[in-house]
Amino acid sequence: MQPHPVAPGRPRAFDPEPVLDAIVDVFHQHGVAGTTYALLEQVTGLRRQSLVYAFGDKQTLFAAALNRYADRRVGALDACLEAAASPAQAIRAAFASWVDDARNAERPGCLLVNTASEVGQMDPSLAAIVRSATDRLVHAFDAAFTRARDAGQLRSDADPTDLARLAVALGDGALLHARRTGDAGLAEAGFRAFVSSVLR
Amino acid sequence: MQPHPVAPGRPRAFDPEPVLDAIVDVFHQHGVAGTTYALLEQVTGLRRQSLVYAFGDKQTLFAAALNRYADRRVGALDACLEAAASPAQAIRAAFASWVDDARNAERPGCLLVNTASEVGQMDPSLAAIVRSATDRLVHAFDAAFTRARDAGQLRSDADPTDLARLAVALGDGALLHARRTGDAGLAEAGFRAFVSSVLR
DNA sequence: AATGATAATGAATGACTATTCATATATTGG
DNA sequence: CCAATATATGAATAGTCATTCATTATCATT
Repeated sequence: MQPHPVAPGRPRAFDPEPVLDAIVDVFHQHGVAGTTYALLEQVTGLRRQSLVYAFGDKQTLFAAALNRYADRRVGALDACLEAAASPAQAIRAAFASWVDDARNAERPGCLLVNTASEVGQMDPSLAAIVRSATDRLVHAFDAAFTRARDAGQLRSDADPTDLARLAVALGDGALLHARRTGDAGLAEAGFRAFVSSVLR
Repeated sequence: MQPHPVAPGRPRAFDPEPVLDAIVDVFHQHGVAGTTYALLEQVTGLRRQSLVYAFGDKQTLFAAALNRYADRRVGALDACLEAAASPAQAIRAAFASWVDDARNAERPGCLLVNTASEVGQMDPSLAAIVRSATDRLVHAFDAAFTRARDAGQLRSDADPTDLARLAVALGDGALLHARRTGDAGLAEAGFRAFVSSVLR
């Protein structure tokens, strides 16, 4: 967008990165429709016009926030799955981290899950972000289940890719339940049954 | 609400039952925030004031619609689980019916799942409806898994109640994915992996 | 110092929304 | 036939929202 690197203009008085992080939290707590510019002003300390200037309109802003959240979430899962003693332990650790998410009272559930169901299949660009993040989550689990199978730690003989899809769908459903009921019990029980049915 | 059965007044020109059914569909397609009185007027053929008069304000109207949907949904699952040759077949049939729901392009997913995540844990009366419906779904699955275990059709030795919670969380997550991506593939794969891991 | 370009902000705008008021209409009991 | 009661509807109200205009402020280059 800068054809000539000659005209600097007035520099931005704030760092967009932490501001976007704060905005992610607002969307996570209040949902898309529940997030108003008045709220964003209050949290960021910026005026609404500055937010529009820096990030574009609300739709664009949310897309940026969702992208950022997706990267963080996928990264967190990858970290869980990679840094473990055994493949089975890695999967257990990933579920344990999701239970922690379910227990987080302030930002319950997963922003991808919550807002995806709020916005529905309406906006194609948002759906693409969600789909991409889901694919990455499935791939991460797929690799973990394949490793577990090769290590003889799999009790089920189901296809590792199907197990990965099962794990992601289960995780999303469990976090959704936690968000709407405020109780992580169903999530815990579901993960427990999954682990004892699939892992050795 | 009628202390004296003496004053009849002008009779209602429409039957509330089918109207409420139509309203359920509108909420299911468009979500709570996306459902406007203009839309309800268009679908029901009634004026907004008549709707308010008959059902109360939007909050009350949605609660009534959600209750009606919950009863239908729980009833459908019960029907699936009861009318089958064996316990294992019953559970397979229930998942198959959910896959059909996931494939429904017009009303994707489950109204309880979709709107519960939209409204979040905000409204206690709505949360109570969702929680009650969830409990009934879990109980129905619990009975089915217990029967399957007693019939020796269970591959997993996990607690039947935990398996029921796993099934419900999985179903909700799978329907959510179907709604947001428009693809029932993840739902199918998840159910397939679950069945082959848990049932004999 | 002057210029050009971008950022910040005060204020207003227009497009929605659910809800309510006031009035007309239809039915039954006395 | 009249009064009482409940439903239907046209019109208006109050509120919230995202968005935009016009102005002022701040920087780098010339």
